[in-house]
Amino acid sequence: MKALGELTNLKELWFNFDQDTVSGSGNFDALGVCIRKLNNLRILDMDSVLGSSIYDDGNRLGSLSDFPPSIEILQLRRWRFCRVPRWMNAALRNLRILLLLVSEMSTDGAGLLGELPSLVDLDLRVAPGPHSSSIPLMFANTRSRAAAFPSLEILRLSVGQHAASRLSFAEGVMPNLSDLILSLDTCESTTIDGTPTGMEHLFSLQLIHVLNQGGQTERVTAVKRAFRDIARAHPNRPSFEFVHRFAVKTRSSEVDELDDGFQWRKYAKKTVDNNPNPRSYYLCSSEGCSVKKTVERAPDDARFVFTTYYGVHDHPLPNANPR
DNA sequence: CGTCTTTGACCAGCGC
DNA sequence: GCGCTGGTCAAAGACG
Ligand SMILES: [Zn+2]
Repeated sequence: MKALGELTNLKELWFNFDQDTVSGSGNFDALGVCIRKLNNLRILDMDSVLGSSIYDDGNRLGSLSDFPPSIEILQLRRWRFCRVPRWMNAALRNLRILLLLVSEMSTDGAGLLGELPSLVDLDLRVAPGPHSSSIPLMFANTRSRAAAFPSLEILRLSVGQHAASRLSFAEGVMPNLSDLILSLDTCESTTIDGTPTGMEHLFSLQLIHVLNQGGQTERVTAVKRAFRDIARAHPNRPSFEFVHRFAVKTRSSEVDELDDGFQWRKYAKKTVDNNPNPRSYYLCSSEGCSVKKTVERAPDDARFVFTTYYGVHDHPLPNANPR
């Protein structure tokens, strides 16, 4: 780890950490110090085989005073900051692509990211935690005359469902944004309560894509309509895509398909990457209904079954099996 | 036979 | 533009 800091000519670093890296004392503390010395670093891609993310409470990478300004692509997967680190600011004038996980996202954090002059593609994932619910997240220009996110073309924003209505875009922000890809994630006890505001200020917008995950199915059509109305009201008439998805994990020893009360027609079966077990594809048997589901056993523990539903039924639940 | 599953072909999207 | 991947189609197979 220490030697890493001496590779000052290093341009690209793919860092894949595992359980040993995590438990090795001081590894991550040293990491930040080393990375700071890599003055020619253009790409840093951190990933992990671990299921959950590392939490950076601000004392690891979060505590750096600065970062190599040569960086162009920074993708910190499975690394969750408590908030946007201070060093992610205008000094990173070459940064084009950024993937960032934070626990809390405030208007201040958005202000920092907005200063990045060359940022084209931002993938920002905010943990759907309860504390983030009350915090408004506004993308706005700071006191300076320059537009925030001047180069941004693609924004992939993942927030808890309850945060959707607290999102806003101020006038003049993201003047080049063409694709807005929103992921609204399931969060405990709350469901989606509205749509973001100010999207009409994004005057380069060409695409609005919404992925609604979980939540109350009764609300889904209303939510979809609300977003669609925003798209229609927008002067650009951006194209609009809406996907509702709902995933469940069950434990079942025998049959894969769980009895959810609906009737399904199996139409395909495939092996997919990272899972020795096949995935089965089903379509709702009700005439005209286009709800689909996929079913597969967990890659690591075949006792568990993942079922993922896509869409909302256009008909009531058929009568349950009499027994 | 009728019905449901399996399976390779096909296709579209995306990253290199 | 090419190759890989995941999703879908539809012909063929299994089962009663
Ligand atoms: Zn249905």
